[in-house]
Amino acid sequence: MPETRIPKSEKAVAKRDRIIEKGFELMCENGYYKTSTPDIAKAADVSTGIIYQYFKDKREIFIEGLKRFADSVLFPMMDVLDSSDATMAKVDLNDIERILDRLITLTVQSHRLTQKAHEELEMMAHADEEIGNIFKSSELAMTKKIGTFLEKNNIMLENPIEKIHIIYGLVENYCHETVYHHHEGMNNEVMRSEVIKIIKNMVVCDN
Amino acid sequence: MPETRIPKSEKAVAKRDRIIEKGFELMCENGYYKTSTPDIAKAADVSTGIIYQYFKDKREIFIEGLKRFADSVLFPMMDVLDSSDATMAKVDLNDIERILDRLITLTVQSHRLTQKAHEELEMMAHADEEIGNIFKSSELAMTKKIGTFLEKNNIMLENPIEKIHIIYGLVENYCHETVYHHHEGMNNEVMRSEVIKIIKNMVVCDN
Amino acid sequence: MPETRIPKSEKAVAKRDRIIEKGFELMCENGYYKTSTPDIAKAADVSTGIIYQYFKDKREIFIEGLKRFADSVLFPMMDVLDSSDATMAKVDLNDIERILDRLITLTVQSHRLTQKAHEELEMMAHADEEIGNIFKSSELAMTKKIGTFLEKNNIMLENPIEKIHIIYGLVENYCHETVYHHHEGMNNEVMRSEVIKIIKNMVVCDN
Amino acid sequence: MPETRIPKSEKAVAKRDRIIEKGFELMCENGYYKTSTPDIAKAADVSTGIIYQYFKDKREIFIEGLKRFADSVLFPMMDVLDSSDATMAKVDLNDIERILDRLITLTVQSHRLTQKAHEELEMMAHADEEIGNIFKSSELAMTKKIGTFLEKNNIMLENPIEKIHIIYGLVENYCHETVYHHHEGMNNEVMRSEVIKIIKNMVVCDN
DNA sequence: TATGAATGAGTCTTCATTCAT
DNA sequence: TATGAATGAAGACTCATTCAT
Repeated sequence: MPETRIPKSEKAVAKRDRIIEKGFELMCENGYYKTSTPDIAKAADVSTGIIYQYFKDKREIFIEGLKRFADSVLFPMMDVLDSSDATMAKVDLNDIERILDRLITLTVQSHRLTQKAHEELEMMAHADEEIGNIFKSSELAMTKKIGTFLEKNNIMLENPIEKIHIIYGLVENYCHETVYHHHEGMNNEVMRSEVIKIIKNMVVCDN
Repeated sequence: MPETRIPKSEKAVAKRDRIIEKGFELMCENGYYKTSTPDIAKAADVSTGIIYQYFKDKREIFIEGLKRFADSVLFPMMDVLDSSDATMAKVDLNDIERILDRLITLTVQSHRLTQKAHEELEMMAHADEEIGNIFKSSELAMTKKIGTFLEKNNIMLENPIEKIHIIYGLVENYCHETVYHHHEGMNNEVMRSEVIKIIKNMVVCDN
Repeated sequence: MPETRIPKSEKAVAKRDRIIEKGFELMCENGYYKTSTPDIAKAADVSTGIIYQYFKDKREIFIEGLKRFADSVLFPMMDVLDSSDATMAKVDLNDIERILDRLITLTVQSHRLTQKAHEELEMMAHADEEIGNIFKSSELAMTKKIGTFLEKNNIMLENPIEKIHIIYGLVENYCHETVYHHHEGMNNEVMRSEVIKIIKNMVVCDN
Repeated sequence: MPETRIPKSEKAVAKRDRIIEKGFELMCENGYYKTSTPDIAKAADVSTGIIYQYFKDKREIFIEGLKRFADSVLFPMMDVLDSSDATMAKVDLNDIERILDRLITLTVQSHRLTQKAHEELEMMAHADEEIGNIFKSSELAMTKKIGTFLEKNNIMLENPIEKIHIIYGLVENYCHETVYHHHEGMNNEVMRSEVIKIIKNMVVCDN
């Protein structure tokens, strides 16, 4: 029983990377169960056999992919904050509105890119404990990052952790509506401004 | 081509029901793909064969289960509102708080019962159009119900559709946290009261 | 293990007959393996269960049907001869041509009615010895009948058995062409007159 | 949706061939429906899985087998003619008798080899249009070949297409009698000479 | 290392037959 | 007798994984 090998040569590493990238992509796109190992091999332009030298099984490809892309796929907010906190010094009410606006825009963009990935990811997280834990740790990282961001901007919230989660949920919810669902009678712009209004209220009138 | 039979006898109907109930349960619990037809047969205490007299295929069991349990599984809020709008005449600020509290409590309870179902359902909804439509129509029904409820209580909102969706999202998010996730450092009670505060703000100070 | 019952009551006999008739019909039409027992039950307007009180298994229905319809389905020539030898007294050359013409016309008609039955029957005959024997005995009966017919008409052939088979084959072949195949470039009328010419030659110029 | 693979390596090609050969053999021998995929795999000494890498489904094995063996199985006459028309220059009455004799001998031999295949093939041809078409095109090829053969030998027939079909039918009929049936009271030698006499008459005294 | 042909356990589904009513 | 619901063995087919080269 050959242990999965961690490749050293540059070429081999690139190959392993390609398997993860393409495999994870396919699984997110079409679903874990509808993606076969030969499919992955073909997409990554490698042979079926080599996959089992780098990975114990199909599941491991998914996990590897998730670990690698977790932050950007699950929590695009992270990148937003990363790029934000460098440029901003102090924020006032108008700044908050601008930041929120930018945050939402980028999050929507990111959702649009990852398309079908989210539901698939959520279902895997629920079906598989290890995968669930990856989610949790990513979420934790993001929560911390938001906290840091707020701190840097001298925004002191009561119950920051809880508020951050709520804010995160509000933005996610808006994104889902915009990217996936489109319910009857809903106006995206209206929903967006309502969401921003709520968040602003939470941050500013913190009482 | 054997058409699926619709059973008449009481016993047969009960059997069909058991297949739907147990099958849907297993699929929600362990995942659609990890639930085999023999598994379902065993759980429902019937033979494999009978399943295919009542259902075209495995997918139909899931859809049937979804249709049947959609409202209670997906949108437990519905039941809450059903029982609320009969008893209430006019609401003031305190009433709203009480209603919200009750809404949340019942929604959490319901989520607890359905356990792992939600993510599985969402992933199916995303993978299968027909299933997705069942979701949408249930959501629509719930939105309307909330609207009616507000109307009856003389609560006039600007942008009611959007606000209702946001409220629905907030409650769902809280439930997920409570029932499934439990993030590090989070306090449920605090999150709950923050959510209620936000909703109250949305409903009362509608400006 | 309940032995198959031979029904006495008029009603029951009619039911059994209907099963044979409709079952055999379906099997000939759609193929033995593509005809299910429930299909037969439905077509005969009886319950599935009752079939197994009259017949050991599906195969027995086929055999019963074959026995019953063998002569008319397999060898429509029989009926032709039955109706011919009554009316004819002596034959001359012209009579032979007329008889042949009538024989062929009726045989074609019969094939048209039985449509797809023939190939199915042949394949069953080949797959199942007992069924094959039914064929053989029917063929024997027909050969004898043709012999009697010739005798009655004072047509004495050398090697009558062999000639009769050849004649039978020629007519069958023509019928297949007319009813089922229709090869490119073939003219039915021409083929027909060629076949008649050959047979006439066999019968008249018997040297 | 795994596309069927066309093997390149010599070994793989041999394996695919073995599946076709053995599978087709079994299907002809025991019937299409009585031959299971595992049966075929066992007979070809391969795994079940590999079958579905080379063939879309069971039916395709049959069709492939038919295509491959069609000419020799269905129309052994072809080979006979192929080997004949090279050697012959001009024919007289005696030559025709010799050629016919050889034709019949070889056709009987071929039928003996293919054994039970014919009825099975005919039933498949009737149940499946694509299979039927393979038959037809093979028949057409044979008809043309016979025509060419006659032409080369300066035998000009009136209504050649129809006559060729009749000849073909006569030979087939004789072969069936010899190889499969053996009716009571029939003498093969006698039948054979009668058939030859008829054909000779058709070809020579073409009037 | 890499290939891709090969494996075979496991899946969904069908249907001849039985059996409780 | 008659029903038709129920059975479960067996079939076609898939796919994660292995292995000869």
